Amino acid sequence: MGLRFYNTLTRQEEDFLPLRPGEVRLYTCGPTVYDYAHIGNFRTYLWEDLLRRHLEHRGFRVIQVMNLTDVDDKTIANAREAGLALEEYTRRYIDAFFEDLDALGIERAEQYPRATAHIPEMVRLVLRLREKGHLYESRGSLYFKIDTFPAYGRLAHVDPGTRAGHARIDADEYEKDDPRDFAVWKMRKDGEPYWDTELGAGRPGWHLECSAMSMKYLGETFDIHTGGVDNIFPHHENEIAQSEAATGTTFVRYWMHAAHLIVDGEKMSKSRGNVHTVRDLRQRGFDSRALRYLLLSVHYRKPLNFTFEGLAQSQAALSRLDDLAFRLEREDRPAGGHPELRTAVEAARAGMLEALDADLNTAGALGHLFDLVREAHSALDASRAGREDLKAVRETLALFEAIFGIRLGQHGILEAEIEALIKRRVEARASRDFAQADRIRDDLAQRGIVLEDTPQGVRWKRKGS
RNA sequence: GGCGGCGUAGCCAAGCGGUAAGGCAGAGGUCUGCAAAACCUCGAUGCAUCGGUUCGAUUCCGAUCGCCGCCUCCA
Repeated sequence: MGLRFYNTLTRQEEDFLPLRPGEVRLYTCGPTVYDYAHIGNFRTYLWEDLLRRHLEHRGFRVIQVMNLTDVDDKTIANAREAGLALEEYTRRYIDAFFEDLDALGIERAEQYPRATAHIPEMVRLVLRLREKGHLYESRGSLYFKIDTFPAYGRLAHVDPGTRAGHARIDADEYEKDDPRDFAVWKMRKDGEPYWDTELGAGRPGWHLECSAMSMKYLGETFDIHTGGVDNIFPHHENEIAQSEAATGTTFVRYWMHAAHLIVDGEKMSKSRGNVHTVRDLRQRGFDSRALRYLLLSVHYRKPLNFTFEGLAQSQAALSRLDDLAFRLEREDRPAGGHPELRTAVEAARAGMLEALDADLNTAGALGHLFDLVREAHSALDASRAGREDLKAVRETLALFEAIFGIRLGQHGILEAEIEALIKRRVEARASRDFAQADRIRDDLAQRGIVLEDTPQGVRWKRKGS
């Protein structure tokens, strides 16, 4: 069975078949660069990275685009408050964003278009819409008229016949014919950045950038568009309206959305003081691999409750994988293979991939992986493993590393001083001077180096946070 | 008010019609100079509650309770 994804549009899991065989065109809604992205944002980006990696592993060429929203109400307001030009201000957070992506081991997308660099494309899209009669002007701004697009509401399942709930009427909305109509072009305001265009002086509406940039890089119809659930309405609904009204064809074939992350059971918010950023957690000494593991280990469509206990549990789980990887690096066995271990490897491998094929069931995949961890240790302990088996187990761990984007095992170099201490301890043990050996072990433990004496010799690892 | 999601052992979390994966923590044991790691054994007659459908439901349907979210340019 092939890939299956849950499509928000149909509210069903569907077989995934890309438009062009062997190629997936993917648009992932990116950050608004007015502040550091928090771990909730990264839950979504990490899941998208997993999606990308799994598609790649399944042999697809992935063309991913992630936008950077560098002009909107918040970026403008914050830049002004900081006394910086918009571009100068957003540059800082764009740089920080990429640092965080690297820290979390997120693969780079093919394109990271910035909104401010695509004003002409957006203007062209607006002109098309105006030509087709989907827009009206009010006080210099241009609005999309919902009534002209009958399919409006299909994604979010809002009834086009009724008003969308009790949306509060703010000052802006007095200018609209219908409160659900949305701005595609906002007239210039004093003190705000603007562009002189055929549409007049002003700036683009938020939804516009994603339509214009996704279609520019991926075509008028592309395969997958992702984001957080909060984007379903109105952002993605409006994108569909704008794009399809302009092109007359299907905009996106599969819509996928990640559920939110909460912290200690509560919504993350500045006022609650429970907003965590990647840099904060790293500064506090947490392994970013453990964070990645935690955020990936819960199915993306389920709410994830972030706690420090959960982070510690992820760190512990990861240690277990590290330990096996470490053991496999060190051990060798006679050539050959044993059917039981080979069967376990195959079961784990197939189980992992099947789970991931089924709408990216990461928790299910991890279950299969840990089954193998136990089988592999057992086989090694009982000498029921040959060189070929070890290779097969290593390959399965490598599969995990590639798709989950987490490197396993002990990597790093010890300082000469620590290396010397380990050597002295080995000698002390050889001469049965256990008091000295324990002293050295305790000393190293203080420095975060844990020693284990194994039949294959001493092994060390850095203590996890 | 409208729309949506979630509720499985102490904690995290799969499964979603055929009799409850996996991880963490904990207990006992094997191994070890002692540890650590690893391995073995132990945990829900039970999947929020109450009804219904079914030969059979954690899985489907209905109601109720609790939590989270969107409807405000929040991933």
